[in-house]
Amino acid sequence: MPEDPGRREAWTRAATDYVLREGLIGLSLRPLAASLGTSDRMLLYHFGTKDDLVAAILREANDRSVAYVTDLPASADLRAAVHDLWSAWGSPPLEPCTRTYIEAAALGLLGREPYATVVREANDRWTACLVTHLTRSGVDRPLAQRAVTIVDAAFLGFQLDAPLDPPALSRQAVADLADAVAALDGAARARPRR
Amino acid sequence: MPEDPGRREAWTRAATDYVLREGLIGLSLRPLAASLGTSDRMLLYHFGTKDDLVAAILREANDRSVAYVTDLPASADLRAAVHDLWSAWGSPPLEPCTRTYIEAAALGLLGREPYATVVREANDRWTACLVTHLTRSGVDRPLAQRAVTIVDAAFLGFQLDAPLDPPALSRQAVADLADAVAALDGAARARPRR
DNA sequence: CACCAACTGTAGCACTTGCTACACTCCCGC
DNA sequence: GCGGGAGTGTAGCAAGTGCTACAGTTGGTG
Repeated sequence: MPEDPGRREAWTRAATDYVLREGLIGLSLRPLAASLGTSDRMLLYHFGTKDDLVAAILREANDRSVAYVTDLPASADLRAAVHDLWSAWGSPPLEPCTRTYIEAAALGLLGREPYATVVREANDRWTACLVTHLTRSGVDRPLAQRAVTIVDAAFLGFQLDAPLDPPALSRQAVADLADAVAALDGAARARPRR
Repeated sequence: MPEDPGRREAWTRAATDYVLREGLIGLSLRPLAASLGTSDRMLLYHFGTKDDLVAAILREANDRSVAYVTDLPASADLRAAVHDLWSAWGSPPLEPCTRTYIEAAALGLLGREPYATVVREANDRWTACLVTHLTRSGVDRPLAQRAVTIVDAAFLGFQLDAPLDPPALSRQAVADLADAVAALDGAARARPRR
């Protein structure tokens, strides 16, 4: 077992880049190792197992997503936040991360490990950070939580079908989603206990 | 090449059952063939290629989903339709189909064939059939199309995170989604050209 | 009967997978 | 110098992948 974690961390970052580029689902050790300038033998020596490597990669991708959204400037209000979050979602630093999250979640759909566990952790941190963005944008916390549940799900669905659709369609869809979620605010005020 | 399409169709149905049960992502010919009482040799003889088999399976799953929703009784209104569609979505006949759709879409995210193409076709038929359900429920067509874009995406997202969350959370989320989408109606009336 | 095409079982190919046994080099403490 | 553990290259294993070559075995047609 290795002593120095430096190499391991550097490889984790590089391996994450590779997965964000090439996809998670067909991932295999030898091509990944080649792109890092090493051998599968080395990866297994330093990470122990392919599953451990994958878990590290997914955590790294999750870290990057969370860091990116955390550094986002606050939006004007809930409606604007939906638009801002969507344009962040499709931006080059974030899009591969969410795509990889989808791949991991799909792999974990039937309970396969390590995907199911890591995806659960990632999702918790991710939604918490989206909620924080909404509260920073002036949305009060209970509404923010409910809005994030819907917006996050809808964005994942948009992305799943995004390769299929013209961008105009998703632009309209995001506008509708922003309107719809903003309406939750009024509804909450009108009948606070539902 | 085969002559009698009967065996092929029967195998397509049985193979679809297998994939709905075992998942699409790790699918391999030998275990599938064994569960059908044949050999990989036979599957390849009758389907030509694994990709062709997969395409047939995905079309069959899509057919089943569409048939199920088509046979659904009309809902009272848009809000009720969201609830009805969600309980259909989670029902035993439909849930494995949508799960498999997610797996196929994840596999197609990077443009891999045959997934990307088949998923596109499936998605077109699927959304069309959801729109039809909404119009049968008294929603006028333009609104129905926009609502389906959001509801379908959100449901996919809910399902991706469903293994992680307590059911109470998604129940609240679906109620919110129904409210939010129903609000689109009022917004559309208030300012018809957006 | 012979013939031909559809069909199927056996065996195997070439390749990839995660992982490991073994030998070797290095560097640090004695 | 020397022992020992961390680290690394080479080679390989057992299993599994999609797919195929080959040798049949049917069943219907001339």
